[in-house]
Amino acid sequence: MSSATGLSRRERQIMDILYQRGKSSASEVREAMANAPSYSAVRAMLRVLEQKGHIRHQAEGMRYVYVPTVPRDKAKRSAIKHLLDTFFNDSPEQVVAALLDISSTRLTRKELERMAVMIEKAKREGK
Amino acid sequence: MSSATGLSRRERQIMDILYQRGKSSASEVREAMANAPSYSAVRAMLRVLEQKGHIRHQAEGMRYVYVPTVPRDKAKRSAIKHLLDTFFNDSPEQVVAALLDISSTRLTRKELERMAVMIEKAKREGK
DNA sequence: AGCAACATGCTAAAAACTTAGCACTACGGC
DNA sequence: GCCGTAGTGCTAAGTTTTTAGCATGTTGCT
Repeated sequence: MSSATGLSRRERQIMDILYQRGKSSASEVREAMANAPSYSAVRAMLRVLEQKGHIRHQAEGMRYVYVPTVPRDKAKRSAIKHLLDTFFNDSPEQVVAALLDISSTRLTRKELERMAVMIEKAKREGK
Repeated sequence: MSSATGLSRRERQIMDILYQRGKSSASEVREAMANAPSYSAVRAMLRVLEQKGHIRHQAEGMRYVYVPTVPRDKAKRSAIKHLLDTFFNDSPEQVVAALLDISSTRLTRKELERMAVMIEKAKREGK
């Protein structure tokens, strides 16, 4: 069976924010949301997410901060896999192409250099 | 304002399938779905998606085939951007790293070669 | 002590999503 | 011509999501 996140619209929105920021309090989450609903609403959703097992909270000072239960690194992989499957015919190569295309202006020579090095390394190892 | 897909769970599932397959009839969509609901349910969702403007249909023989209104290529970009933002601190470099890591076993020498070439090209052009 | 600011827990209603079912039309084989 | 299969349109109900509101607790000031 696949990942099939099974999250609702808002839930996913919140999960994305948590993954992006690492951890956040309810109000931080709310601030980061586009079209943010009420503070209560956000908290309610955090509660549900926690109950479903997607996040957990820890007390930090007086307030709670929430963090995803499945670690960023693992989620990252799933996300990439899903992207590969949905838009790129499972071709990593095409992803790189899109990546270069999209961010060509922002990429510095150094960054490109580092990518090249990674690929070289993969070549040697995969030999 | 961002992309903010605004789709529900099922709706996104369907959109993903449509992007992956290019175009599909209602029953094809249904077959491709994990935990597929009834055929009626799928059609209803397609109707809603169409009404919201995310897809449109065209008659093909006797039946309808559905296709996303925003072209795969554009959706692709949004998806990558979102991925970059959510999991990779907007660092294309890190995406490449993850990509190599994830699919190292499946990547042939040739594919790696082609990636290297693309990066070389970007270097020359971005000079 | 009393107040303001900010946090949580909970409940209940509104909105949205998801689903099944029925009525109907078109095609193909018997 | 009649029936089974494969489509479509629509509606209504069931479930989940999403939301706001209120009660309550804690910290820090004055």
